[in-house]
Amino acid sequence: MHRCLVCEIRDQSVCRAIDDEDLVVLAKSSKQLSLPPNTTLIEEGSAATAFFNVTAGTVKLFKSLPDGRRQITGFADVGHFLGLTNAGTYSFGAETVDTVQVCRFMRPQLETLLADYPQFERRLLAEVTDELAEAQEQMLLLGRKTARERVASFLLARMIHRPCQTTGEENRVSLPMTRVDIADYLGLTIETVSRTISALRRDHIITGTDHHGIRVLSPSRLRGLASGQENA
Amino acid sequence: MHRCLVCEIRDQSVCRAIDDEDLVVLAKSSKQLSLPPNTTLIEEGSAATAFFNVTAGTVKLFKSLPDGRRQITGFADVGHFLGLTNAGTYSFGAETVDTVQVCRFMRPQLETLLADYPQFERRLLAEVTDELAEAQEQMLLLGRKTARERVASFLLARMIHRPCQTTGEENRVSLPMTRVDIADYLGLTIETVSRTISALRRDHIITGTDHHGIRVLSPSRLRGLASGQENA
DNA sequence: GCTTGTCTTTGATTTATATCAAAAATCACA
DNA sequence: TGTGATTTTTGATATAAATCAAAGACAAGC
Repeated sequence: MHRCLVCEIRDQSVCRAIDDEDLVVLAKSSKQLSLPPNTTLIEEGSAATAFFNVTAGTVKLFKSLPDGRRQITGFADVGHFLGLTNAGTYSFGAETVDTVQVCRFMRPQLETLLADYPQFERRLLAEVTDELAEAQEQMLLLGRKTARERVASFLLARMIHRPCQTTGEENRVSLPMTRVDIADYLGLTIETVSRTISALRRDHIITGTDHHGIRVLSPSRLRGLASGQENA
Repeated sequence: MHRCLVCEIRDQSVCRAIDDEDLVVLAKSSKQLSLPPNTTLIEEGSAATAFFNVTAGTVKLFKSLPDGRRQITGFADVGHFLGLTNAGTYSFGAETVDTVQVCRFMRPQLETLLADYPQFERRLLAEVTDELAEAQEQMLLLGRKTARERVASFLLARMIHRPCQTTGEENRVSLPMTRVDIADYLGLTIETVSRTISALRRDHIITGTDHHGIRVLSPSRLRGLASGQENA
């Protein structure tokens, strides 16, 4: 009995491309790791030797400038595959946000899998295509949206992508990352993020005082804001 | 004698995945089109039925907000493949910048090609991976760079990617797009782009008065600026 | 070769967000 | 449970880039 066979998130990841009878190959190709918060998974510019499949928690992906300015390009959560690159080195860094579980594939094993299972490659293409569409959406946000629109877009995206109904509360949005991370993701400063969240609370669009979670009171107004419709 | 066999840019595009003897299949799967400047290739949100391979000229890809704000997410030139999406509709628009030649694939033909030629899919994965890396670099630009750094990055990227040494002039950069397009690509206004280019000229980092081309005098200073090293 | 419209540049002013500063809340750990 | 460190919030001020405005340069068509 190997772990891929009992993996609960298999159908949320590229691993669903592999049939049950071949799962043992997958299990042997990868190694499961559990990582504490703020662990470096990928060092920007280092040799691209490993690939990761996130099975629990959230990973932040980012690029930096020499003087320390940083742009988080995405948050990778359950099911996300990380590390693909055409160059021999990673063009981005990756760090855990909270406690994270990943399956790590080393390059030779991954290449064997890709060669042996065309459906695996097909799934990877679909995943990268999806990530590209998300990146384009984020470019629109970074280049053309106001601070209020950016924060609204962020909260909305998390509400839609991450239905954390486990608490029973309706429209609850969990924010495991710090304000610094949110600011670096939205191209703002922490002060602006904080002020904007406070303003949305004041306007009764969201509620909740917990720093790492809010509740959306008016999804429709949030949606309006996120798409730049108004200032309401 | 079909056109793919004599195609001069085949090895710059995904088509290099297809062997010479199978090229006739490729030629039959696609249709060559010649398009004047400012032609809409892809309407944002329309059904994704066609895919394009650019064989000459430059295409701009963009996303818009309801009130008309626009973000150009990339310029696709020779060899670029356009139109992939997981949803049934395009999440972005595409318009020609100058006179453009494309080979158009309709969805069923493309799917047949993908199924029959795994190397074709492999090439596509590499191309999308590359585009994602570029998108991440652009997110860093949009979220964290100053106007001066953005313009420097843009000019530098075009100098490196598009060596237009045909004119004989060293380090010549061609800018077929308008200031509006450059501004919408860099997340700035046309006035800021214009002022910044003038400032770089004043600082003897670039030269040339032609609106659609400049010459880089100091690639090293431009590189420094683009990576945020200084203000020189 | 002139005229008309478009694109680009330059200038003056405004503004959204950054920066600087400090208080309040939360967290970690003894 | 208390204490110091960290994170978040709020406030005052500064600033880079946007906006508003107009002049110059260029391109296309007659």
